[in-house]
Amino acid sequence: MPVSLRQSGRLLLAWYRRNARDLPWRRTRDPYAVWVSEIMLQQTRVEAVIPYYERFLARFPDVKELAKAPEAEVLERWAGLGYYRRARQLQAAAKQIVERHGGVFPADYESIRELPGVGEYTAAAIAGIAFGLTYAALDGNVMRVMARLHNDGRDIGQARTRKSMQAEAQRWIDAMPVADFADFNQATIELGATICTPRSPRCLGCPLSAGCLARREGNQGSLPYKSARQRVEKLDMAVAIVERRGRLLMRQRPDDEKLMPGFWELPQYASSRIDAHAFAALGIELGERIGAFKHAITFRAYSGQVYQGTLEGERPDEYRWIHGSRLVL
DNA sequence: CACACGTGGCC
DNA sequence: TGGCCAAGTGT
Repeated sequence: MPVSLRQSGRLLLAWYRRNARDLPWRRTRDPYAVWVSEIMLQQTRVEAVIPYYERFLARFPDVKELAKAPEAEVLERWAGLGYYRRARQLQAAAKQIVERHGGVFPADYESIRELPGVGEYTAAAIAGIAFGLTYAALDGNVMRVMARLHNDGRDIGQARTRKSMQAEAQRWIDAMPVADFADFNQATIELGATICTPRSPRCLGCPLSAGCLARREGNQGSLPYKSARQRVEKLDMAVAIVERRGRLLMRQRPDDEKLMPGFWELPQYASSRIDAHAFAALGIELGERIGAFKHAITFRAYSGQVYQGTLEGERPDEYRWIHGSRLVL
């Protein structure tokens, strides 16, 4: 027998109230703090976020402090978390809140959604947690829970699947009593994060297992379906450390570069083999190999070698000497 | 729509 | 150990 939306929602909420992890951002409904946590949690694990969240809130306790801080300091507190555009957009949004809303965090979905870095998911999450508004927050966890609950084999990479699941999630939250709105999104997410996990779901501890169609069919391990990702392309590259009086030879990538526009980089060359000629063209002679690194992004995996380099003659036009103290590692 | 964007954990 | 993934957004 299928379980009603309201009934499964009740079971889920009761489970959540007994089993929710005690996370720092759950101790507040301050929209600023909720917002910072949601941005940090995008594509990032809870355990990784916690120390960053604590340090960030200690240094920037409210919208105004964040808005007026030097960008370098914001990035410094973010260093190591990844997706650095999030940090820049967070501050841009703080400035937007100061300018358009007098420094008071906006309390309506549309204004929240207009903040840079805040998409559909994040706007719904903030609106629900901080303001008790009924917007279904659809993230990877919720899609997994729903796909399994309905034994839904559609590709969750497809926009139309997400749109349909968004509507289902909305019907679910709309079926709940007003008092439960603030917790409901989080309850589904928490279930996905701790019970209805991507691998080896713990169905025995799941409050929804009785009504879960995937479990009935034995499909819980193979849902949700995601179409195959593009094959990873492996690339070799080499970079040269060219040092002169404590400064490094670097160039800033043009703003119209497709990959990493505006980023500073060391003299480098990417190919299927190390090509000393590419460095020679810059007047750089390669010396001893002093290190190696790996870096993967989307479907490219770089394997890099680091060489000591010497510049013969003048620096190439595009390059500048950058003092080591200006590098944030 | 496909792709860029980081990092660490897991098997 | 390398491939895959994890609380998305912007272009």
